[in-house]
Amino acid sequence: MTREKFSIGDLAKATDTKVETIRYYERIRLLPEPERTGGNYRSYSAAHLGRLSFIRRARDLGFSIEQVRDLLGLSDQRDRPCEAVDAIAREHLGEVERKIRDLQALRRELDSILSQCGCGTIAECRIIEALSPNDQR
Amino acid sequence: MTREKFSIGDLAKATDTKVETIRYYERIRLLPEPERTGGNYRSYSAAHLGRLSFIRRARDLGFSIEQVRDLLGLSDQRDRPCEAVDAIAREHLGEVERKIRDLQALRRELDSILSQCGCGTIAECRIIEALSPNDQR
DNA sequence: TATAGACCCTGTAGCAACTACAGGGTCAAG
DNA sequence: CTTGACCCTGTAGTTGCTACAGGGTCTATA
Repeated sequence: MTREKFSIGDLAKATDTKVETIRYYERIRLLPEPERTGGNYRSYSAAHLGRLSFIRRARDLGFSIEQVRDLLGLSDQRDRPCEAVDAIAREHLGEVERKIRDLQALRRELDSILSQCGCGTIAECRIIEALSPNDQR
Repeated sequence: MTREKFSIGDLAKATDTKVETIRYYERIRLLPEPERTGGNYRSYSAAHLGRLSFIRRARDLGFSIEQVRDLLGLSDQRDRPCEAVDAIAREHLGEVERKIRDLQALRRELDSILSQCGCGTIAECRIIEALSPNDQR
C-alpha cells in the first residue's frame, strides 16, 4: 500500500538519524543503496525506512554494527530457528553486565578517593596521592 | 638514589603498557621526551616511570587523556589548593554514575526481550520483533 | 525570470585512545 | 658472525560516526 518514496532528509527525521550517518550505513553496506531521482538524489522505499528503524533500535540497545549486521541477516531467514538471534542478544547482555560491574567497581574507588579529600593544598591532596606511584606521605 | 635508566621495554613491563602506547603518550605530549642513547634508544629516568604510572592509574580509573593532562598539570603545583583536583574527580564520578544508570536501563530492556524468546523460528522470534519497526504479530 | 534558501551530492578528514604493521637499525649472546 | 630480541620512524587501521569543503538541485517568492 505504501509506495511512497522518501528523501534522505525524510528518513533522517523519521528515525532521528543524521543524514551523514545514513550515508555512512550505505557505505558500509548496512543499508542497501536506494534508487536515485533525475537529480541524483537518493529515493528510499518503505522497506528502507523499516530497515533503518531496525538498525537504529538495535544500536540504541547497544548492539555493535557487526551484531546488527548479523541480526539483519537472520531476520531475513524467517523459517530458520531463532537460536542464533538469542545467542547474539545473550552475548550482548553479558557484555553489558560486565561493563556495569566494572563501572560499579570504579565508582567505589572514586568514591573512596573523593571521601578522603580534605581540600587543603595539592601537596597534601589525597586524590593526587592515590594516583601517584609511590606512597609519599 | 635511583639514577637508573630504563628502556622503553622496561617501562612497558613495569606499567603494563604497550610500547606503542608509551610512544603515543610522548607524541601527544603527555609524557616528556626522554634522553637518547648512542644508538638512538629512548632512555627513561625514574621520574618518567613515576609519571607514566600516574597516567596509567588515572586511565584505569577512567579519566580521559585531557583529564589526566589536567591532573598532571595540577599535581606539579604543590602549593595551590586542591579544589580543582577535586572538581575533576567529581565530574568524572558523575559521568561514571550516569553510565551505570544507562547500562542498567539497557540491561532491563535486554532482559525483558530475552525472557520472551520461545526459541521457535525467526518468523516468530520476539527479539527480532522487538527490534522491528512495526508490530507484526 | 532571477534569486534566495533549503536541501542534496561526493570526497575527505577528524574524533578518542590506542594498536598494528612495514621496513629498517642496534645490541648481546653463542 | 649470525641469530634473535629489542628498538627506531612513519603510516594506516580500529569503531561509529561527525564535520566540513566545494559543489549541484529544487522550490517559492519578489
